[in-house]
Amino acid sequence: MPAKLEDIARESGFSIATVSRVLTNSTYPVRAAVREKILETAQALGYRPNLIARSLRTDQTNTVGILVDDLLSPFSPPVVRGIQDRLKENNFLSLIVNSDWDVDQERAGIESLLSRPVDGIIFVEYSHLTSSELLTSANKPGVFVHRLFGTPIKNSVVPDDVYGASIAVDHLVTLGHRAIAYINGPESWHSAKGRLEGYKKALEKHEIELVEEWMMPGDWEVEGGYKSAQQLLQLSNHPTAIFAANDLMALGAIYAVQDAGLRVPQDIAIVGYDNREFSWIVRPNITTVEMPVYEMGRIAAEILLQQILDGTRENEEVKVKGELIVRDSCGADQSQKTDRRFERNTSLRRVLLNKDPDN
Amino acid sequence: MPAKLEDIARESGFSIATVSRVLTNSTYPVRAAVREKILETAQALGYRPNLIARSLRTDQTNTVGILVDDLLSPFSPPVVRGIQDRLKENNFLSLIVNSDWDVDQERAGIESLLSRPVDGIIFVEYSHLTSSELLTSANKPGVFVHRLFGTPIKNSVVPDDVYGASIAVDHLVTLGHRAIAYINGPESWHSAKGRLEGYKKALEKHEIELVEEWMMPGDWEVEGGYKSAQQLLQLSNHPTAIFAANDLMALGAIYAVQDAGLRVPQDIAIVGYDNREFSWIVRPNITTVEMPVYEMGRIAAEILLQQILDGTRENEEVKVKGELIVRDSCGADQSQKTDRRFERNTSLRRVLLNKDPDN
DNA sequence: AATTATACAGAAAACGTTTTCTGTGTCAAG
DNA sequence: CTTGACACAGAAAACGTTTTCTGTATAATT
Repeated sequence: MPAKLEDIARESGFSIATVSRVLTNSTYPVRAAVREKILETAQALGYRPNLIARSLRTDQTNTVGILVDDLLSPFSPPVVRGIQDRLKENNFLSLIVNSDWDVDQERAGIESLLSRPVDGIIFVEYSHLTSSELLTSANKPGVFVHRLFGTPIKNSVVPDDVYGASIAVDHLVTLGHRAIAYINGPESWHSAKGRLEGYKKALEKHEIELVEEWMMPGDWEVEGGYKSAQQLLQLSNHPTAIFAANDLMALGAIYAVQDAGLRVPQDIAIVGYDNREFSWIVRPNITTVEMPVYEMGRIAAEILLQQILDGTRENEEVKVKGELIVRDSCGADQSQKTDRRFERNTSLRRVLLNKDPDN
Repeated sequence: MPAKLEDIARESGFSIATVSRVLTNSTYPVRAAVREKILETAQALGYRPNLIARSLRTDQTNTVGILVDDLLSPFSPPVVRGIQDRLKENNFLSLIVNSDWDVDQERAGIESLLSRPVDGIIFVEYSHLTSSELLTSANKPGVFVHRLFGTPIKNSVVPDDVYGASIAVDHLVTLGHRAIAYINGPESWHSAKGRLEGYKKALEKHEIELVEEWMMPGDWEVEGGYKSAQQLLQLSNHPTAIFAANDLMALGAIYAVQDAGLRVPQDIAIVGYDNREFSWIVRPNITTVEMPVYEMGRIAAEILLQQILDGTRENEEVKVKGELIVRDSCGADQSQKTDRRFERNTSLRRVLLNKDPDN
């Protein structure tokens, strides 16, 4: 059985209270000699504080809950990793619960987290939230990362889709394109709305007229991108570039162009969105806008921690910008391409950068 | 503040002890009328047990730790999800810690988990383990899932790579191939060793002679697959099929074949391994052997739970088989292809299957 | 020199449970 | 009618901490 305060007290000849004060770095004054002796015997006994007991007393668990629809949905792992890395800096750990898009499981998950209890909850990639009254009744802070649809909510971290879409279009314009089509996502999604808006704003900025038949619907999937691109190519005045609202549809568009006997990027330039893993593997690899998922996770954790520790930072909504990753599908020349070393995965890139800046 | 036992006791007119016995479904006899009354007031007060207090008393936290090199490495999320789903059936939750392949962080992670404390630890996709003495000294059970290299360890769940490789080769033989090349992974990896062995065994079974120059090295990456395939194609007696030890190298091989002006699968058939997400997106999409990652996670959790609850199931090593996913890159005809509905992701498939078998 | 403030140490309460230990009333067996 | 067993209920200890409350010796102030 592990050593406890009592053991150290007995061994060192001081009281439990004093031992506790030394070991928690309390501001309470303890003579240097005593402190040293206690530290020494704690070390010798291999003391490791029992956080369960501490939590019972302090009502702080140094643990936060993460509620996610499904850890396997594509953006969840990097968001979670971002959260975990930020939490680690404050010695917090995270409990992860999946709800599988089910209201009952969501409720059960929150109950389960609250009774642990956790100091707060982060909702990741969360589509709905029907049991918010549970959170408020328990008086625990909550933060939302990348809410997919539904009404906007306070205390959330979301991607700046308007910005991302506009830099994608900017880039195509810089490359000389003025006939730029857009393939959208399902309209109920925030990201689809934002990216459409960014597309329109960028065209306006460059004084390019909006062509109605170049604005196509999509389903976030390869198939939808394929079909919409196919229709675009059949137009007599077909565009010279296509901006798809995600990488899967961009890939579908690439296939459609290729199947029509044309080349990407020589005949049609294509830009995607998300920087999914496959986008740098595929031929041609896809120029895309990264989703700043890792960063969003970090920021969400930051906000939650501040709420837990200081009670500050209530009711913010933070928008996070992603960068353009220039690859082959847009036809930019070699010199403009984003440094390939870190292309694989934005979050991994950040981890590597933190670890060893020279490697 | 949430209701506690004391509140229920006061409200219902019985003692804390009795309330506790009712609420924990203890075998201790309590009169039916009393039980009912207590249950009723507990419901009315919205009682939610404080697991911290319970844990302090029972020395059981209903929480297990998951130590992973990096949650973002490709197989980690589905393994974790498998673990979580199995744990959920026993009302256990999991704390996840990343070590980033660093010995100090590994040690810190284990310490952090043990002081929570957790009831056991699962090591996922773990490359090394230098701090095993910590686990044994704390007398907590541990299970290893998919250890990448190093000496085999007891209490582990690993993929049956020998089997997987052999069914891949079997399939190519069935399609009429007898000139089958192999691109291996780095030799230090268990999976590379196992898949090579499976390749050899399958050839032997079909009485096909092993050709030394058809056994190529690889690096698990697209580039390595590309180079090795390129060399194979330059041979005067080049093979008609290539089995690559993972999907990334299989994709590299596909590119090499295409760049040589040949077609996949008409001229060269290619089979990969892992069933990574991109393998069904890419053109041609890749016939591959699934890594039973989700299942491995479930089994690991099963073993750990049994150790925690009964103390049984010590020192097993479980091997898990994956299935062949037939797609386009091998040249099988349409009827042999694996049902496309669930191709996207094996673990997701399992989740969906559990949720609604008819959908 | 007397008083007051301060630096330090320990005893004990408290956090919310579970469970052992006591205690009482009822019932069955002798 | 007595005795032992048993069904039930409550009091209290225990889990390992943190922190308040007391207490004492020393230093600072008058």
